[in-house]
Amino acid sequence: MQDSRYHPEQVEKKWQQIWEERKTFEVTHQDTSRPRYYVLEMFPYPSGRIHMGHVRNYSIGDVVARMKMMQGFNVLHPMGWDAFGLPAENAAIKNNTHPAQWTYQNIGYMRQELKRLGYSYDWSRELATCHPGYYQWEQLFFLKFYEKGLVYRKKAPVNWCPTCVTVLANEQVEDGLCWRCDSSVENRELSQWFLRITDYAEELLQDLDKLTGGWPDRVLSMQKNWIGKSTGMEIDFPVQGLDAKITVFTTRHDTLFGATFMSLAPEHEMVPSLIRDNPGQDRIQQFIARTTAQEHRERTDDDAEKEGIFTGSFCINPATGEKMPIYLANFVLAEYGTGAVMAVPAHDQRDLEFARKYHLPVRVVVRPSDQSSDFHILDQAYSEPGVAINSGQFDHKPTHQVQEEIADYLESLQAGRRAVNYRLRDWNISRQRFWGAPIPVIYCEKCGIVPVPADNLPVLLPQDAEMPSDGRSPLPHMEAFVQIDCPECGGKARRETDTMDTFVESSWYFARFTTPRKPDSPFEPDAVKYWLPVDQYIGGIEHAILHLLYARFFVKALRDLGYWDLDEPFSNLLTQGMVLRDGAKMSKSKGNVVDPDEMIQRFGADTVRLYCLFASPPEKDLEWSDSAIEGSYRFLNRLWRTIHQLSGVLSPVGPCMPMDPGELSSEEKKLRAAEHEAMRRATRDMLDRFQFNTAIAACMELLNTIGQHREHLEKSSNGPRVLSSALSTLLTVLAPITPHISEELWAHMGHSHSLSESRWPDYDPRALVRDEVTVVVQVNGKLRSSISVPVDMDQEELKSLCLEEDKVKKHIEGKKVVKIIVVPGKLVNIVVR
RNA sequence: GCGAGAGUGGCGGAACCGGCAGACGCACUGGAUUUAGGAUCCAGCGGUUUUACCGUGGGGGUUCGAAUCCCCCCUCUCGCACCA
Repeated sequence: MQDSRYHPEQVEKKWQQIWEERKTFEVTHQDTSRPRYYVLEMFPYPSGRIHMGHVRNYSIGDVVARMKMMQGFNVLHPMGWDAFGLPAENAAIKNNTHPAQWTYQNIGYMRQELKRLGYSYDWSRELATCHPGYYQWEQLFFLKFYEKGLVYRKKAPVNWCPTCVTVLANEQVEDGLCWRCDSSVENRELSQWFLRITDYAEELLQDLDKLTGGWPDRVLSMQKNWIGKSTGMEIDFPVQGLDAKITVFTTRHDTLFGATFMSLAPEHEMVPSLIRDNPGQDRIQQFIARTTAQEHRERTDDDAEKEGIFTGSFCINPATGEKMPIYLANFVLAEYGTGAVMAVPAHDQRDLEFARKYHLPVRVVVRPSDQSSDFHILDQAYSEPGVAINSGQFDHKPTHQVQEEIADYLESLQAGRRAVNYRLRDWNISRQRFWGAPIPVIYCEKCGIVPVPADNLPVLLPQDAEMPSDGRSPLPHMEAFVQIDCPECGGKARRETDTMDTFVESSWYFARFTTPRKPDSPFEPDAVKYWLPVDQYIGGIEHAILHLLYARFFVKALRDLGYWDLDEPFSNLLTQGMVLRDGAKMSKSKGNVVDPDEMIQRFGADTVRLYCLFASPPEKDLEWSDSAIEGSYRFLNRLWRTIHQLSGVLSPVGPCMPMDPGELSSEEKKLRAAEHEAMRRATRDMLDRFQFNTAIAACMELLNTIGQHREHLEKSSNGPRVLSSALSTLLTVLAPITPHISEELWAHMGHSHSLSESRWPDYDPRALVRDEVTVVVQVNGKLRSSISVPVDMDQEELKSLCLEEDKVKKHIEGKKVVKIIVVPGKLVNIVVR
């Protein structure tokens, strides 16, 4: 007898070759015979090797893709590379090479790793964002955005990471630290390119409703928080002695009468004119210098001391006509609202602390509705709603009413207007780095900013760059790149040397996958219309704001440029949990990294995939266990052995082969019921709920049941057919999860067509109907006995049968039966007193 | 502080609409097979003072019946946070 043991490496290689030769996973949008389905996993950065997080992410995606194929969908399932980025530059410096070389080498290696896992990607659509064939379209979008005023250049305080030697977008600063390298971020004044994402703030917020149900609530709320809409008023405060006014944004205009001073961010544009005549200017300048030099993290720290300084100027409260001293305060943020705050110490804790420190007046203008008017403030500000006091004509009215009336009043005086403010800032996309898409702009001495004419795209990143060792971009010093004639006047000009944030690439790659090689335009309208939006997007929670917000914005912006009529890119989002080991994220420094290559070598790709899906449901973190993965390996071995040992009796029937129950023995019926029950559960868990762990448990149970009945059924009259159908069902359910071994055993059973081209069967509810059911008998809700009865037994008959039970009798003896509850087919509860 | 989520055996996890808590797997224990180890197969595996009682973070409630619904509290994770 030849070696019939399970050798994953042979089986897997064989089927990967077959799928490739047969182009099993190549699809086209011209297929109108089937409904379409687009499943996408977040594409990886080609860092060198894949890690377990990728394996988990892509295994989940692959099950979804293969499942949908078996359900008759035309499934687009592409893969590519998020290939621009800083690590390539650092590696290039270290190895004295070009970032492109490092990147393409990594892509080559990682592609092989992914292929070894047997994912159902349409590899003919593979793309790398660092390829000019990709980024040229991004440069075109930039030009179109520029025409529309959606991208603009401004000098502004920006986040500077000294380690990465570049600026960062607000979304890329976490807790004052760089998202990539954890360096403390500095504040710098630079001229940068910004995308006007704030134009879409309201739509980005509103459309979250469209995603409810399809996206996790957690992500929706994070996006909502980030956009940070608040509704209130802008109020103008005339400055005494200057023909100018300070505008504040407030949500509590009902407390306007209690505004006793003004707080400005030290960066506020009016500061120079406010302090011009102040003899103590030097001290103020020192304060400004000290505050603005502070690291972002330090200044916004919770426990940071509230500090300020008087400018010497006053403004007028438009409601009371009173003079309000103007202070600079370190806690007022230049980037939020207008950078100026009307301080209402009685009703805002920060203002109160500030007022106490600098001996400023505190005036109570709201009292709790259940307190008398001699309500006082000591060291706790009262920030709840209540009743207005000390507020002139608005007194004795509830605050919500006062809000409306003061808004009307100020608007009629033209001293203020209702306003909406967002926390979301425009997206700074300039990066002072080399390995990114060049921003297609030219600076002419005469004409100023001149966009590169679309015909001259792409602006290619030079192939011959030598990377300076200090991490700075070589571009500004590459005269061949920089020097150019102005396309408008022909005079001397210089190219922009900043490149785009790499999050720009990932904001539209899902659309390019629909026609990745199209040479003359970014998208083919028919293909985009057919495939988009992505039906199921899968990736890590770490992109809950960054990537997912940018991509949503891009879809809306490109819609308004006429590329499509799409509002949202991803209809459904699954955020998978992290892969942990010893309760911690895998990292080289902790030495708890599990190498996917090594696992594949030891157990095969199918086992690795199976374990990743079995160990926990997709959204939850997965604790890696070296011994638990052996359990998955054992299961596949048992499956392999079972089918090989039964070779003689198996035939290519099923899955869920229709059979006449009348012809089956009770044991045959039992296995058949187990088969259909497994199909029912697996279909529900996989298709509806993405709970692959319980679907796999159902498969294991089915194999266990087959094992119990196997010996007997091998010899019974219909046994072989029942066994064959059950095993076919098992392989069908496992096909999306462990495709190689499933195909191999499927072929071994004699099936002629390939399993990846088979259809997902429906279970037969009639197969689940049993003659007898086990009914649990409770007394006062406590389990006392269980009996087996015919499924169609009359309720009254069932009740009396339960009362006859010995174990039941013991518990109702000497008591009065008050009532009996019957849950048909399941349970009887006898209530006694 | 605000928002979201979670607490079930030694461990990962299950339990669909309120109806047998702990499916499935890991670890562990005993047995079979084996020169031995490994592999495989069979049996056991929440706790206890075991005819029974207790048990899903704690306390209360609704119900014939609660891991599941309601109220209060505790703990943990994540996100946001001097946001005017």
